[in-house]
Amino acid sequence: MDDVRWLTDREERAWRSLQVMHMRLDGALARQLAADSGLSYPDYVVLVVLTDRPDGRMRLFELAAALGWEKSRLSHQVARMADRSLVKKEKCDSDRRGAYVVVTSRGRRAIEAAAPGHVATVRRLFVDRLTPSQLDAIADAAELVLAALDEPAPRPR
Amino acid sequence: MDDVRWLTDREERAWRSLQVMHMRLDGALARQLAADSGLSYPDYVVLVVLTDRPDGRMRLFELAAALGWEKSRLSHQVARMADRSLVKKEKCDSDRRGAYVVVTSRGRRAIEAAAPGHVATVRRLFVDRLTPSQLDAIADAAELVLAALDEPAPRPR
DNA sequence: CTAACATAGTGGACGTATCATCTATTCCGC
DNA sequence: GCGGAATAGATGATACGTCCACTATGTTAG
Repeated sequence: MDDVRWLTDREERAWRSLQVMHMRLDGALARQLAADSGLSYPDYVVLVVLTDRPDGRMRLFELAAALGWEKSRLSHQVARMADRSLVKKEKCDSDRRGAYVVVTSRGRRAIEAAAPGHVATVRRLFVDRLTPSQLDAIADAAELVLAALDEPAPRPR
Repeated sequence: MDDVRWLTDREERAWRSLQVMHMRLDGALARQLAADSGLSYPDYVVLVVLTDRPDGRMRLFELAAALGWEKSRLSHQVARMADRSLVKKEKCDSDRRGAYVVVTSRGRRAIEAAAPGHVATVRRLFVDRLTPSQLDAIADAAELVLAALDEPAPRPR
């Protein structure tokens, strides 16, 4: 097959620069979080979603859906976080297969300590570097790509 | 500290959508690669850079720089790839600390088999969903953020 | 009612990323 | 040259993600 449509320079530039940006940005954010608060990025996002609830409690499958994670990934992550007492698990009475994840006070303190520095870093490295219309352009583009991802994959070849 | 400048809705939308897009896009690309060719994404990028050289051979530190990876990461990755005979390592005569990574014919076959499908997927999910000016806008924004990442970090608080 | 199926969650295996540490070599200032 | 600093790379520990197989419970069609 030599009828491959390789990327043009313009396409290549967009694709590469986005990938490099993400690699470096994720790394910087993870390092800042770890240094300032001892949380990993996965810890952080789990705690963000959980502490958004008034009771700091969610079913695992609910949390997985909110994060867009697979259930196994969340199960492992919650197990690790429970080991460090950032969350705890509780049985569910109404559905005996189920379990709740609940933020502990230690988890709450950790996220409250971590959030300001994290947001400041997101601003310093990303948000504050871009104009409002650049931010909108990015969001629009990302949503188009997400729509593509929701289409069923084409029959292979 | 309650003088934190949290993200506005517009900022939040851009930041979130970009993150979600990346999570899902990376996953889709990794799954496509693995299914079609048995290569992981790290395997793929290593082979891309390596096969760009006429002799398919690079020093480890050179390859690490080209990829923007840390040396340790590359060392582990190359070791795994060597186990599967995608590359091999060779001693370096001119600098006896050093080593070359060399693509094997198996590695070459793997990347040649994988590339068309990978590029097609990048097109289907990303490049072909966006207009040229959207692609430029993304590249411009990414380069601004990369510039921010190259600035020295501010003194912590 | 019950058999088939779907859903909630767990757990192991494996590959991957980071960090810190270690060895061997080369470079460079004096 | 020589001794300290920098560089190339390997390695072990730990955390993270995915895949797959598995248990247990709930749901539904006939």
